[in-house]
Formats: sequence, C-alpha cells, structure tokens
Amino acid sequence: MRADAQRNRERILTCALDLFAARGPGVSMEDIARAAGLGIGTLYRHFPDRRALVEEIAADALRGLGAEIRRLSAQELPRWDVLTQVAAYCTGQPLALIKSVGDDGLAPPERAPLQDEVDGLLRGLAEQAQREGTVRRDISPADVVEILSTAVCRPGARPDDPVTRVMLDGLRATADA
Amino acid sequence: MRADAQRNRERILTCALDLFAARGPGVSMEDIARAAGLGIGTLYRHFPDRRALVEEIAADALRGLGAEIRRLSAQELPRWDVLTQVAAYCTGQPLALIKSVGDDGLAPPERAPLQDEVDGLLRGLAEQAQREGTVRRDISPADVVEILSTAVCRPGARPDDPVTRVMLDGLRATADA
DNA sequence: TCCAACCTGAATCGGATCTTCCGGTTCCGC
DNA sequence: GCGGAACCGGAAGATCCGATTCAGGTTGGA
Repeated sequence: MRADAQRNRERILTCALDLFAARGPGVSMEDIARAAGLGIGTLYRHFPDRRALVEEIAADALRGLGAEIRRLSAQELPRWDVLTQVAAYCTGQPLALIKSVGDDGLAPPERAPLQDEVDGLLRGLAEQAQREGTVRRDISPADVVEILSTAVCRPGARPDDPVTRVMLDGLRATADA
Repeated sequence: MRADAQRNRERILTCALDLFAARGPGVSMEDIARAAGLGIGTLYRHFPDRRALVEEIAADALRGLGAEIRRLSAQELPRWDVLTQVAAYCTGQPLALIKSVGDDGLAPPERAPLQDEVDGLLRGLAEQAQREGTVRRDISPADVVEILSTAVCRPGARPDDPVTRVMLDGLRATADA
C-alpha cells in the first residue's frame, strides 16, 4: 500500500471517530469523507461500506483496550488499582460510542471474539480483586464488569467525576459484606 | 372524538411503547401501525408525524413519574426509602427508552417543562436525603439524581438486581464521609 | 337512514447509502 | 527526473427504506 493511501486510511478512521463522538452514530458517509478532506469515492475505496468502517473503528478500540488491560495487569499493583486504572483509561476512549453504534442493528460478527476476549480479561481481574478482598463478594465478576462498564460508558464520563466515584465506591468491599 | 378513534389512539400508544421497548428507537411507523392492527394512515391521523408520537409517549411517562414521586414523597418515610421506591418504580418504566429516543436528534421542545419539573422533584428529594444523613454529602443533589437515573435507565434494570444494588450502595452515607 | 368522522394502503416523497467511472494527481522504483 | 501503477475526486445514478399523503371505502351513532 502506498504511503499516501495508508495516511488517508488512518485519517478516515480518526475523523470518523471524532464525528461519531461529536454527533452520534447517524453521521453520513459523505460528512466523514469531507471531514477527512477526501472524496466519497476514496472513502469507499478503503471501506466497502459503512459497516466495514464502523467495525474497523470498533476493533481498533477493543484491541487498544485489550492491550491496556494486559499492560496494567502485568504491574505489581493491587487488582483494585488495576481496575480503577482500566476504568480511567476507558473514560478517555470511545467505548460508549461503540456500544451505541452496535445497537444500531449492526450485528457484531467479527467483533464478537475481540469483545469476548476483553470481557474475559475484565472478569478475571474482577475475580482476583474479589479474592484480594477489595471488591465486594456478594456479586458476580460479570456484575462487577457491567457496573464498571456502566460507569465508564456514560456520555461525558471522566475518571474522577462524582458519578464515576460513587459507582466505584459501591463496588468496594465493606466490613459487613 | 368517536369511541373507536379514542380506542385506536390508545392502542397505538400502547403498541408503540411495547415495540420501542422491545426493539429500540428505530422501529418504523409501519411496524407500529401493524402491531396496533391499524393502517398506516390511521396512525398518521392521530399523530401528525413520528415526533408527535414519541413526544406523547414521553409526556405520558413523565407525567406518571411525576405523580408517583409526589405520591411517595407525601408518605411518612425516610427520604432514602422514598428514593429507592422511586428508583424501583422507574425500573418498571420506559424512561430509558425516552432518554435514548430523545438522543435521536429529536429536541425536546414541549417535553422540557415536564422534564425540568421531574428533575426538580428528584433533586429536592436527594437534598433532603442528604440532610437526613442517609445519602453521602460529598456530591451534589444533581449528581445523586444522575446516578439514580443511570442505575435505573439501563436496559434490563430491575429494582433488586446486583447492579442497581451496588449503585445505590455507593450513594449511602458512610462513617468517613 | 345518513353522513361526518374514520380507516385503509398503494403511491409518492425524501434522503441516505452504495456503485460506477474516468480524467487528473501523486508516489516511488529505476 | 521519468514513467506508469496506484490513488484520488466527485458527479451521476441505482437502490433502498421509512415517512407522509390522499382518494376512496367503511362505520359509529344521532
């Protein structure tokens, strides 16, 4: 692939992500092409249809998240800290976006394995945190993951905003549980 | 209004709500008409366009919620219990739906007053609960409302599921806060 | 009985996605 | 530098799908 084509492809992914984040999943292909400073034909050369574009963005984000989870997990930290750092990473990511775009009716065919992998990593972390005693044990690891995901996939979520804080506090183990 | 017209109007509202709940905000007008056992033309006689239909459903739901909040508030209960009962009521309601439908790009012109009123009631409750000492004081009443709303507007939220429980626990006042 | 109010659903409108295509432009090996 | 393969631009048109309209049949109820 020629260098300029490579550049353009990345430009498209970046701009599409920005537009989705700014204006929701309904952005038209033409707007995406315009934002990237390219013709509509070029957009379709790189991605045969809208679905392919969305899937690529989603896959990139999931791969990034997976890598980050592995990186943080490898550190010598309490699992609780790892979980909160993963959460912090997520608030800066367009994961909420991916969730909502996926709801559009676009089934996740090739995304599923990635999604499952990330879910597995997160559940593993959650379970370790429960064993370590920092996360309450009266809920399942899957529940922990869902709560984290809910906290982090809100529009405008930030790592240290009150809402995120409260949800994380709810997860902590308490004396009586 | 003729009796059959009245009946049909209500049928439409009911079926539309069910469909939105089951299949998301993207349901077509035609499907709604079919579900109600009516022609598409009839649907448009009662609601000039999709927006009008959605607004009517939303207004109904908000009016119902407002009434319920007032009813529960009038009881001689700790405000915390009132809050949790309001939350429980919401999990049985299509409020999540309304939120997501509203995001579609349909601005809320006549819905705003209703929404503001409900928000005001909820914030008032939250503040009283904070004064009463059952809700933590290190966040604003608006944050409390947002957390409640997040907890309750999840797809599949139930009053007693683990996720709802954890989020409510996060709101409780603790010895150290 | 009668008719205004109702209902129906095929046809129309509108807007977005997707496809095509060819002249012009740009990279990159030589 | 040169040449050509790989790219790009963007107008034009096919297609799809949901929203909306309307001419004509149906029905509640006085």
